[in-house]
Amino acid sequence: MPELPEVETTRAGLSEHLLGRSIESLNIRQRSLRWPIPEEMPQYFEGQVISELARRGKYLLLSIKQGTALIHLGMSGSLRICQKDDELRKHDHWDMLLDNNTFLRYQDPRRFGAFLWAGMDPHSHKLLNRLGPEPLQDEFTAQRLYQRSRGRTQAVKNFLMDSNTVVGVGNIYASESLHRAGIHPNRAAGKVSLTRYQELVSQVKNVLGEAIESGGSTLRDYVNGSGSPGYFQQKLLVYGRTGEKCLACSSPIKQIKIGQRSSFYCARCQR
DNA sequence: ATCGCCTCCTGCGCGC
DNA sequence: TGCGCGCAGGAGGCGA
Repeated sequence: MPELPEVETTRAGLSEHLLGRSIESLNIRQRSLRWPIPEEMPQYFEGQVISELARRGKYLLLSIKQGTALIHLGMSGSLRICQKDDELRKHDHWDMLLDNNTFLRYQDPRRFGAFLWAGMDPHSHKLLNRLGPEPLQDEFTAQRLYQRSRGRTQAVKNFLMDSNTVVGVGNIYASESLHRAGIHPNRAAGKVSLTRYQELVSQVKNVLGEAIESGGSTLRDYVNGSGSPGYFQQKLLVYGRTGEKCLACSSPIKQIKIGQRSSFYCARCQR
């Protein structure tokens, strides 16, 4: 599934195709995503002009004058620009027909994604109003992690993946940034020092920044807005490398479950 | 408040 | 080939 770099790559790639375009129709074939797509969605959008495509965490915010829709790609979702003669694929759940004869097309095999109306003040929507800072902005600090984690017994990996702590750090980049910072993913969040949180914050920013620059990690379902794969996967140091040698110290990469999710780390480099 | 677990769903790779 | 199983990028919601 898309993590933040994939969502940001999608946003950036689609933006130029969408801004200023008028929406001729919205065709919904399957409304049962994580939550039902509201019945009124076509009437909100038809005839309106797209004014912005923004991002908050892994949510895309598609705006028209009258309000904003939230789009989430879940584990397997993707958005792309299609031409009129492009064949419909399995799991293409909705299309927006634009005024230049192209479509914005949403595909999501697992249907964990979302397409919801959030009105004129989307940031006060229930799904957005408690989110932590954006990882690439200055509000994401070691001080914040340190303060919020005191007394907490939760594994630092889960703490880092909690969207109230910081948005956009998913399962791949949590393992990658903890590896780079030399922190064991199972260490209690409350027992990580300020100094080590400083290193973690730097590495989260580095790994997400680098991934966005190279167009995200392509695993199975992800394609960016123009339909081409990302290249960050080749740069992953621990994720999916169980049993292979740590690139820093040559000891074998370990895989454990933390909170039902696979977690990858080097037992020698990470403490 | 905090934490861990469950859930939604399809597709794929593996072992037999 | 076919079948059953486990696993997959998220994250809200719930019960303890």
